[in-house]
Amino acid sequence: MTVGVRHDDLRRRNRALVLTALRAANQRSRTEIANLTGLSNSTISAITSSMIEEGVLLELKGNDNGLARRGRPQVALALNPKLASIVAVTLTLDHVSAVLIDYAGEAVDEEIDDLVTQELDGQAMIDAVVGCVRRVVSRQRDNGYHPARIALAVQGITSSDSSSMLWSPITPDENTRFAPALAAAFGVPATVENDCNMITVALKWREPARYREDFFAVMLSDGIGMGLMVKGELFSGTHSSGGEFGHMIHIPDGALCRCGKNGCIEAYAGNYALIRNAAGGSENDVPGAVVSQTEIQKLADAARAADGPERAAFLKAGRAIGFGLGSLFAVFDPAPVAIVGPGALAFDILEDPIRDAIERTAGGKHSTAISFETEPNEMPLIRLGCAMTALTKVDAEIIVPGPVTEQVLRGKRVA
Amino acid sequence: MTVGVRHDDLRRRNRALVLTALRAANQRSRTEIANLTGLSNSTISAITSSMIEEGVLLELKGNDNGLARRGRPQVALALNPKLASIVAVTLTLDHVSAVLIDYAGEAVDEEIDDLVTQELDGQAMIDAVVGCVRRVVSRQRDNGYHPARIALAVQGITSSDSSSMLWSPITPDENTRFAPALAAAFGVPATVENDCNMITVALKWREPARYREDFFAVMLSDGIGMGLMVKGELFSGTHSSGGEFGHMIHIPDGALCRCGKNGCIEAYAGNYALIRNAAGGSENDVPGAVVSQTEIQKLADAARAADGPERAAFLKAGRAIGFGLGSLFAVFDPAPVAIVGPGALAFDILEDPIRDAIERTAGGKHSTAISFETEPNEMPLIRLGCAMTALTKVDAEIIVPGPVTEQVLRGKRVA
DNA sequence: AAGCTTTTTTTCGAGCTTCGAAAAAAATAA
DNA sequence: TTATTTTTTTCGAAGCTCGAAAAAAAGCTT
Repeated sequence: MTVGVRHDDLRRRNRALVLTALRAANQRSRTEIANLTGLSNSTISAITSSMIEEGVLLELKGNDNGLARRGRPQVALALNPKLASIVAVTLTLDHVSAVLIDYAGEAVDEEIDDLVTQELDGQAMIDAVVGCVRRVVSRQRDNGYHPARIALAVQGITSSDSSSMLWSPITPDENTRFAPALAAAFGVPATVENDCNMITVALKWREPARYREDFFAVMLSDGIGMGLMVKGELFSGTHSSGGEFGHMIHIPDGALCRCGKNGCIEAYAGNYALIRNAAGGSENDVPGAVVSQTEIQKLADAARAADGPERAAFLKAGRAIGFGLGSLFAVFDPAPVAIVGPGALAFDILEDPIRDAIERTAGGKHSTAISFETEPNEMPLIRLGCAMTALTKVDAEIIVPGPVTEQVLRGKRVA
Repeated sequence: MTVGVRHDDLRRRNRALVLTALRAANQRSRTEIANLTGLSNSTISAITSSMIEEGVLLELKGNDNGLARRGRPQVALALNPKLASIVAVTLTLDHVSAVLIDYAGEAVDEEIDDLVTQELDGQAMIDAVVGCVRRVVSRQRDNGYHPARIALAVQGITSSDSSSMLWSPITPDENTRFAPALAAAFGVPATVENDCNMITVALKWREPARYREDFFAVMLSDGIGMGLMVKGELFSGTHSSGGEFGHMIHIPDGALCRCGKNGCIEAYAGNYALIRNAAGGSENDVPGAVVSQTEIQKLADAARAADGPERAAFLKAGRAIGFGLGSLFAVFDPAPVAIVGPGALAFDILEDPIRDAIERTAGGKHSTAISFETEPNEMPLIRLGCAMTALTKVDAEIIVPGPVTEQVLRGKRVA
């Protein structure tokens, strides 16, 4: 049963509101915050003054925003970038990158390493990630940055406790427990997140007008991923990262999928499926290795140029995605869809078959109203999502009233 | 942005906790409530004494529970059944029933009417429902019951604002706006709810141990319905009642469905599909009228007796349901499933093909751990769900501190 | 340049709420 | 009848938000 609301919870919640208001736009006056939160000016004054004293917020004085109005000018408040920092790590095929980000959300420094993910076992992969993080952290230690958290985004299925990468197409190893390793190496909490989920979180921060309460992000790449925002919250599975759209069944007992089952959407729309179908292979050919994006671009160009096997492959892919979305819409109701990742570059060939398929499903009522927006470059979104996920977790510790302890800022010591 | 927490919200929330604790089990002492909610004894004492004064709660004195223990005996508190009442209405094929239920959740009186739903237009159906409610309400008026709310459960798709039945298999009419009509006739708020959603709500109240945070209820009847409980909350669509599991696509461009599209799960597993397949008809034969349950029982008996077209029809149905659940599990992660409705009587024939199909999907990992429980009689569940939905809405108005007004008890006057 | 106007921010007292400790109440056990 | 045990109420302390009033900090006016 939900626990009772005590008296200090009240202050904590209202502190959280103030922080959220400033996360969404880092410069706001007390009056703006009062209007946004619905709290009184006196309350905001009390909360912000203690947060300034704690070093969480800064007053940005002499910040003439050009508009010279009558009356006492508003003083902009901002998150204190020096309060804390986090590291957002992204592990993709053959690359790992670690970005050090300050409390205000600005990137401070970045380290990018190359590696051959397909050939590394779990421990080697962990070592590579830890090394990458260590380099950027060491470089900035003398500048006063001591990360309070680490968030790692990976392509693949992650555990619901955010500790482990259960499976990923970029490596043969399974159940790689990145989070405990990172936590041990740096003495701060670490989480492993699914890349599509991070993209979904990022879209809401970046375009709150378009991506608000309910929307889906479909990632078209080697595999087909998805992130779902439902009623303003990231929808994640109860055991795993969930949202395995690519493994909904398109054709029962159909084409062989990378996951070992048959007929998954991915087995028609993933990169390997496009290659397989364009080459005229059997649907049961074992999926090939991860292919380069240029190869897919060549395929798309061929599909655009003439009505050959390449175009047929893209039609099959669009059809699989469309029927999948139609099924999804039956359960969730239609919502805006963001098409993210390299596959978005071929969306011109995919859109018609997708819309045609959706229209053949009951979930596709008002299908013309369903909007698609494409965003080929997924990396900045993954990073933003990772950063905001980690920063809001730092926020959650900071809203507890009282002086901000070293424990919070450098993360609770983790065994 | 979420609005700030004010001071009186605090009391309201804690009053809500007390009410919820009593709804789950109608007799609890102050000490039990304090332990359950995590609030202090003094707070519970303050809250309950004002609620007793307002007439919301009753002290059940002289309630020796047999156990004679040392110390001051606990005094059981209970919801005051006379405080308010609601009407739970259920509209199904050829029947409408209205149950008057007191504030403690006990049924007081019931009215059941026969009608021929297939031949009635929207207005006639509204009249029949209003008439049924009017009879039970009139009968109990002199006993002091003045319902504060009406909740109507219907088979079919309802609007997300709970005002209208958008589509139902029991009548050709569309978009029947029951809620405004009931509200106008009785001067109290009324809602229209989807039957599967009510079953899902009911399961959580009736078996909280088994059906807690995440589970699905699949209703096997003329059509295939579903209710989803996700993270402890009823999952409903953003536009409609959502959860249209029966209209997820099983076979793209496959068998003709009642909804006019092709290949829906329902077009293989609904009663009409069983009849169509057992009779050896074409998959594109126009779905027949709603069939009686005895006819389906005959089909099931034939399927059990010999390996003929009847058994093949059930295999196809199970296969469709299984692949559908597998797709659902890919997105939501596996969860317990309750099989509700008359189709549960044939679950012995369905279970094997369902499990076989799930195992062929990526969503079916750990498929042996997925539990199915059957419950052929859906009516009591629909009613319980309806009653609890309406009563918790009454609760929501009662938790506002202050004297309980006539407005709340007899419902806010609705235009 | 001094006073006036306008707008933002802080201060202050009132009114709630929850909590812990102590007291009161209501039973059984000795 | 008295002691013990358990539940419930009472009471004072502390914390929070709010509205009103005061203070602060600018531009506008004469």
